[in-house]
Amino acid sequence: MLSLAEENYLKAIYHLSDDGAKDVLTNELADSMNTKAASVTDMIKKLSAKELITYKKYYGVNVTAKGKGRALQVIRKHRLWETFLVQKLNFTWDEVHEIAEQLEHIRSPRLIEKLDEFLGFPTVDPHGDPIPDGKGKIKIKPQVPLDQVTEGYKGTIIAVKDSDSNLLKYLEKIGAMPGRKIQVIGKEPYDESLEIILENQKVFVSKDVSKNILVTE
Amino acid sequence: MLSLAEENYLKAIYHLSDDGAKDVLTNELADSMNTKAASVTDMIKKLSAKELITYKKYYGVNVTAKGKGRALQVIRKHRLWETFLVQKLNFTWDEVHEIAEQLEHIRSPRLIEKLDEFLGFPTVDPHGDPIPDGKGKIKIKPQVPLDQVTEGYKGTIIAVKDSDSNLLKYLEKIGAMPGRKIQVIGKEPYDESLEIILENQKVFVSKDVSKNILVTE
DNA sequence: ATATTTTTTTAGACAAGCCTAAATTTTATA
DNA sequence: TATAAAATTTAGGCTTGTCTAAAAAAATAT
Repeated sequence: MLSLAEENYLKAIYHLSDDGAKDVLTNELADSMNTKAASVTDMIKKLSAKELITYKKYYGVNVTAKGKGRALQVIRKHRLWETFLVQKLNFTWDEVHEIAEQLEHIRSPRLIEKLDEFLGFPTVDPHGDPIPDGKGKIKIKPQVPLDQVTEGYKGTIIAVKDSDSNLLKYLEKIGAMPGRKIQVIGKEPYDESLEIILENQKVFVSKDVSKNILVTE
Repeated sequence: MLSLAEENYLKAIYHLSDDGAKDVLTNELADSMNTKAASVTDMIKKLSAKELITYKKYYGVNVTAKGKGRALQVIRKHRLWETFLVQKLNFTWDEVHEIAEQLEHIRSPRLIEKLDEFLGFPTVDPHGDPIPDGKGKIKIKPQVPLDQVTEGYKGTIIAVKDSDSNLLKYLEKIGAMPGRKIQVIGKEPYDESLEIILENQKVFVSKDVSKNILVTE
């Protein structure tokens, strides 16, 4: 059984590694966990001893198959709770992340099964992120960050990367939510800001924003 | 802000003291927390320093007004979550206690307000226990344990004291749930077992059971 | 009233998870 | 390639919450 801290580290490693695609450095992890590098090294050793991550001194860590499975279970719980908070308790999508960070650690397989059923087996959370199934399987749609598309692009918003409350409030204001149609009219070479159409309205968004919007390919 | 352990101790002290009516001894608390007396003494000192409990060495502890308020907030959360689990997720009343023990520590005042609203502002939980309001106020109905009533008693079940899963399953089987009408036909002098009528059915219950059933006066 | 038993407290230790400061290894630069 | 800078690890320490063993206080029995 994993402690709360262990679950949080594992989840962070999973996310930072892009589903295991690249190794995660100690300082990266320290930043993302709001802790110090020395503390990270301590925890890394514990997770490594439990064979949840691979660890090569000075060269970073990554999740093992076992570790990835555990991380996905936590992510599943997080996303189901976020869905519950928005769909059933009428929270807005910018309010739910912090609460779900707590709820994701509740231990009860039956609870998650029942919650999943209560919500009608949702496949994505309020931010458009896919919800892993009970076995940790995720269905990922082909997607690309909005800052990578070319002028003239037409597609649909799939998800939003960052869960920062201010970003989400802003995106809601301009209508940039998962499921919405989106077009790119122009791209400013100087700062890579985009002129886009959302809900028949022209809007300008900076690169800082556009890189957090994931759209269909 | 209180730690998880502190909240649990405070809640235990509140319950064992009967809402502050009597002092709680170190060993009592150790038993109820499944821990050792020495550990209890340590924690008692911390809670006492925070003025959440009064502590007289060797003579036990009790909640202060501040401590009682905190305990009631935790109890409010516990009972709201139990209600959610039974009413919305279709858990049976014998399954919810353990899960609510975890959920009661989630920190988010907004979450509890919204949950309360979602549930339609319930006043009692699935075991018949009253749910404190946002300010910690409880409405307690006059009640008495079933083992204290005399032959011929007629009334209604208000609540069940123990949350032991086996007891609850048994009570459900014989129809002894909050809200049900109940009559006492006879009391056996030797072991104080009772012959009762529930749902037009005669049943015998031992004193161990009857003392856990709270009925109208 | 004194001795024995029970209860409670104190003393000292340990694991988890964090920290700072120092040492080490890797990377970047001259 | 030698050296400086940056990243990482190690060493040692702190807090929380737990434990065991010993000491002290209270309750009980003789």
